[in-house]
Amino acid sequence: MSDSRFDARFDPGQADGRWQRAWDDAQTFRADDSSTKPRSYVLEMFPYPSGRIHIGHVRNYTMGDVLARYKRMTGHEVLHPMGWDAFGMPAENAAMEKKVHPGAWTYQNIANMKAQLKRLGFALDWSRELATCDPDYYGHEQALFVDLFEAGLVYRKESAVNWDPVDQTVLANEQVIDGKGWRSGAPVEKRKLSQWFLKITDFADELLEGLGTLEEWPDKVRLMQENWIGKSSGLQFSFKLSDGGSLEVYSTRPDTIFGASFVAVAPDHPVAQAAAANNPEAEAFIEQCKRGGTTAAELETAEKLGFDTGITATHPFSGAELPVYIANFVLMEYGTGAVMAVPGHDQRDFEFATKYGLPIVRVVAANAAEADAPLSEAEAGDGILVNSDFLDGMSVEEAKRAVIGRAESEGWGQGKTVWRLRDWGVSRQRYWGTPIPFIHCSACGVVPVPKDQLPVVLPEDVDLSVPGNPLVRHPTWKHVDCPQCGGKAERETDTLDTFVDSSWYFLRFASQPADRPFDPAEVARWLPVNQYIGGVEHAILHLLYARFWTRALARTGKLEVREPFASLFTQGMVTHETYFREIDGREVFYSPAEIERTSAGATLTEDGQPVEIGRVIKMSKSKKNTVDPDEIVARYGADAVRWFMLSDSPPERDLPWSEAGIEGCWRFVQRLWRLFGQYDGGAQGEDKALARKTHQAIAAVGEDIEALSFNKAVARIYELTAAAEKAAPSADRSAAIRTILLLASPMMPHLAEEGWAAIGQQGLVADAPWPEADPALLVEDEVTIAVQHKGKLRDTLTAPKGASKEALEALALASEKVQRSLDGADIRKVIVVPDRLVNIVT
RNA sequence: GCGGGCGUGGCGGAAUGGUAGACGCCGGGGACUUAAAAUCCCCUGGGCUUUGCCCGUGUGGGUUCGAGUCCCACCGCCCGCACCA
Repeated sequence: MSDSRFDARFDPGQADGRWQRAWDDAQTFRADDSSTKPRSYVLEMFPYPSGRIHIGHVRNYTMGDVLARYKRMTGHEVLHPMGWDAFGMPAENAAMEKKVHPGAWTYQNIANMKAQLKRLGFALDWSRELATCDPDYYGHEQALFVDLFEAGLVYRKESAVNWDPVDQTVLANEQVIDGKGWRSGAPVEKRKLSQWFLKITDFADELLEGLGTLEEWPDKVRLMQENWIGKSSGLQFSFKLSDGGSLEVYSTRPDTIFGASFVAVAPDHPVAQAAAANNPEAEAFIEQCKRGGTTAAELETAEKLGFDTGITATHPFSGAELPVYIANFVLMEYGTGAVMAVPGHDQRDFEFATKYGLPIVRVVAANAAEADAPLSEAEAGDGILVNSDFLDGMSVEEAKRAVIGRAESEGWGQGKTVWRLRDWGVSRQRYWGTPIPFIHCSACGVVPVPKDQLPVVLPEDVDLSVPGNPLVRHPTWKHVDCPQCGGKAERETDTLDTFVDSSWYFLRFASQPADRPFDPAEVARWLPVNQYIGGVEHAILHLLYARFWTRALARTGKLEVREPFASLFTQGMVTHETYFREIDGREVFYSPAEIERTSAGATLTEDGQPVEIGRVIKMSKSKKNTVDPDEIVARYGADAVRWFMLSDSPPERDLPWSEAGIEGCWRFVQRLWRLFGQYDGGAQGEDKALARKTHQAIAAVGEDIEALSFNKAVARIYELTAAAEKAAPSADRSAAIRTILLLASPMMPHLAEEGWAAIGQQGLVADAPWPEADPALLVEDEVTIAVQHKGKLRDTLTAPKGASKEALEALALASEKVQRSLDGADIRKVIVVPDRLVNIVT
């Protein structure tokens, strides 16, 4: 049966745009706040408007889109919004390089990227679009920040920044390369500035406890957050110093106290500062530490260095005098900024002790006989205490309790819980961010901008060709009258970390009143987000800050929701082969567009000569292994690209882009189109086997989409397609074809709409209900049983489903192949797993 | 360095502790065609003495009737480390 409408190939060039307009015109994907249907909030992490969407965005948004469309088809009112994380450094860099205003650059990028997203046919509610750089958005953020200030969750303190002494500007960590400023090349210094902080540590316990309720988050992300929050219990105690002072240290291993051979303090610890005051060498050492990197990774990979202050600390039990060192690996931010160092059982201390010839004593061993076994590295494991006076023979846990008990009863220390989590520094000395809505008055101090004077809008007339924050240099902007006393005062010129912007955008999507950040009742109807999707790189910071911000608002009574994201999914990256040649000892990379790729190798189109095929890595501009979503959509249509994003690789893993892969997807689009052409609404007759496969596919694809296992759903659709193609015409075959169209529609919506209309169905397939699986057709009546002997497969048998163990055993023993394998051996045992296998043990 | 993850054919991957390699890509063979494209059919982990047998899920051990799956150790790669977003 052929149909003239299907004579031509499916042409995405004209079909894609037509259906995108049809959805727009019908407002198909607009979320109805007053709907009585069950709600589903599907959200992907919003993009930074860099100018072009990246293939990684396409993957991320395709996953969310399939889920959103599926949820609509299964009867949900779906909120699936999109917006722009629009503040940040790239806009300032562009302003410097291209002499464009950050705002103009950003809005142009948004326009470009929005058009790109539209061409992919995403089922988004664009009526809720927002950009964080819009005063309409950041003005509300300023109000929330003032609320948190009034709730006592905002404060100011001194904190170090990377200072470029040549450009006279603060640098982000990524702008510091090998300890030097990226533009000036000057050695970066640490400089202390008074900055704004949010009290995330007030919520450490809550954020940790809350992880337990996030059952639909990946375990790995929960574990990473747990480790980041880093709750530890230990002993804080005081050493008496030889100079008459005392020194508070914190240790999570008080059981190892008899193994302490020195004490180490951070370079910015008061004891170190005091040593520097009367010792030029100590001062020089501290200066050297300041020149090192600021990041934890740099500090911990750097060679362990120390400076002996000459001061000693008295061991609380043995009375031994331990040298006090200034050490570059001790962090002022954690605990008390000073540690008792136990080289035998801490690797950093071990390296340090080895370098400076300090004693390394074993105080934990597997058993008493091992007490004096030499240590070639620190042993952090469990065991019993040795060489430890009254602790000898105790377990690590018993010893911890014993030491804390003695310290508390003798009054020189106490058990203490310490968190690794530090308060969130939100000050940025930059222009393109949310102005912190405060005013500095010499009479009244730091005063919030009154709510009726918000938003504090960024000035437009700024000069970004000079390094440094233009808000500081601006002739008029910062000069204001104090809202309290009316006297002359100055605006705060720091702007907020962009992580603040992304800590509540999901609330604003759910509710957008003009006069307030959101309406709590409306938010409560949509939140928590049912499915949040984004990259693992956000596993800690963004997700923890968003959880904190939500809880902080809840504490101030602004919100009922405590955990914003009920279910989280972290998708993998899109990768691609790299192509390069070594020229003068340097690797020169070529983009895929410049390459002819065959199964044998790759050549450069320009000169026909071979190039080397490098590793498959994350797409990046510097390696030129990117592909442009627009180009591939223009070549293959949105549906083939979407299908490729979902096929093959499981969504949490990396997806290698390949030309052959997208070609295969294109062919499948056309194959489905031909199959739709075989649809005959009037076909008669049964095909029980195909009907069974159809209903099994309905059940499986639904489950796979719910589990976000798109690659498996895709495989199921391939299977059913192959079965339907082979089947003879029948009513069941037509039902199978119609079902395939529906099952594929969230993934290939344009093809599905075109096919839906062509087979004479009413309305949009986007509005059609998801097919229901008939439970009676899901079960097979025959199963294949594997028969093993000596742990190896010997035969497979067909048996009725639910056959008894005895029947299966008899069937297995009757097999000729099995008898040959047994070769008359005595049967010791037969294991039968019903409907699965028989294992004969001889 | 610390924390987290991943590792299965030529490639992407599938597999409630129970038939390893579903499904797709690449490749090979064939059909159709004047020819090509498109399409369709068959084959496709390795080896061997090929009615069948042996090997095989990063490496080395272990638990089990049975391990890709669980445990221990190691190797490699990837992500995060608080001012990139």
